[in-house]
Amino acid sequence: MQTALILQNIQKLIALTEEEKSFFLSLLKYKKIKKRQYLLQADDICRYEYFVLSGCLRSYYVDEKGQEHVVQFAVEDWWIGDMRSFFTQTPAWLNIDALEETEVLMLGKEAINELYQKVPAFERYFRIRIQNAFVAEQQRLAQSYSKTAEKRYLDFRERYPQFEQRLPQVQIASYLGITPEFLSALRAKLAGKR
Amino acid sequence: MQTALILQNIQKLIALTEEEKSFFLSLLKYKKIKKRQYLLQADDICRYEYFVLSGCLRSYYVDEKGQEHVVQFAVEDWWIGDMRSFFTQTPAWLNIDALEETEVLMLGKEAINELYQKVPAFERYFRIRIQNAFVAEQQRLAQSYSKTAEKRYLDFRERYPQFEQRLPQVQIASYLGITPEFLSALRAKLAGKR
DNA sequence: AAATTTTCTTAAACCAGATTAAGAATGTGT
DNA sequence: ACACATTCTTAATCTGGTTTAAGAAAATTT
Repeated sequence: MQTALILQNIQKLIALTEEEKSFFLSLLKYKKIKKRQYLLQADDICRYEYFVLSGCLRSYYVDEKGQEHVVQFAVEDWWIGDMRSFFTQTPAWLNIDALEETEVLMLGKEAINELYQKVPAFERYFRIRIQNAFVAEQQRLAQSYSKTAEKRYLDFRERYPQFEQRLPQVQIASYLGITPEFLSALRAKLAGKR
Repeated sequence: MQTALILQNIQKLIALTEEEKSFFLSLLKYKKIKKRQYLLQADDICRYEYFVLSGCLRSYYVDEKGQEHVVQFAVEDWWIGDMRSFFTQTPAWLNIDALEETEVLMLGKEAINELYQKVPAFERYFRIRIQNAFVAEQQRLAQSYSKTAEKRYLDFRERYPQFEQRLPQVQIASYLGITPEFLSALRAKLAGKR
């Protein structure tokens, strides 16, 4: 199990002793899944938060008309999960599946509670992490209200240049809240301009 | 200074001793502002998180075209602020002003750090609070992508029945991401239906 | 390398919601 | 009670993005 990545991620926000590190690592489980396999399906209970070691996951929900909407992508060094389901142990509204073969580390609900108790600094780590996620989400909502799809796509490309190549356009379109047809038309227009 | 409300709010999530309570209260400042006065203006640094004792605040940002977009309303028993600006002490993107005469309790950045140090349970309180805010924001974004304005308005009315009466329609429209004209038309249509 | 599935493109018809503009109703200060 | 600002309504026109449909290109499977 490769642990350097996750420890490094955590130590950007809090300091850990060797003991604390190995205690934390002892709480994690490892899993490898293939493309198109699921880590979570809607209406199940989300039992883990997932940290991606390699590969790429997405979370999405299905609306009343049966349409899929991508909520988040997670590549190496990112966490993903259904936070509400995980913390309240209620049925998930999100699905999480793999867009590539993916390796994850899993942190369960009891594990995280033990962690908070034995190493309170983790309370801080997760607070800061969620704080950042909240701010990002708030700004994404703001952009969806005040910017056109074209501007949002350009912003997306600038912010996540890796994703542009790595992800199918259908997924990007869904994340941006537009149809793949319209994204395709946008790309044609932008390519023509240059 | 009325303190029952905020203590009650906190004690729903964490337990406090009498000592901890009075230490916490000693960190707070009180302020009363009139309708249309500002607690924060964009590009200033957000120095406090605000807890509303009475009245009503809103946070909003101004987009490139000069249009205002309401991000949040805060009535009694709610917190409001510009989280990114507050935690990183960088210029705010939000404005916060009063829609009614409003009383707030203010918690500053140094105060909160002292609090985390002396009463670590507050780390937990704010983690849970932000966690809930994040989940709510995620779902608001999802709704903005998958539901029509009509559905969002109906959901809003159901979720915050108090707000319907209390807030001007322009503000509600802005919060929902639509124009006041369109909201007015929606209301006419819905009233006709019944 | 052929067959099948998945992904991407193009274009026409359509629609939810914006914009513009004008007037009506309500509130507020003097 | 009056004037003035703010809030709300109605209706015509316009637009960013959806829907539908069909085909082309690329990736996977056999």
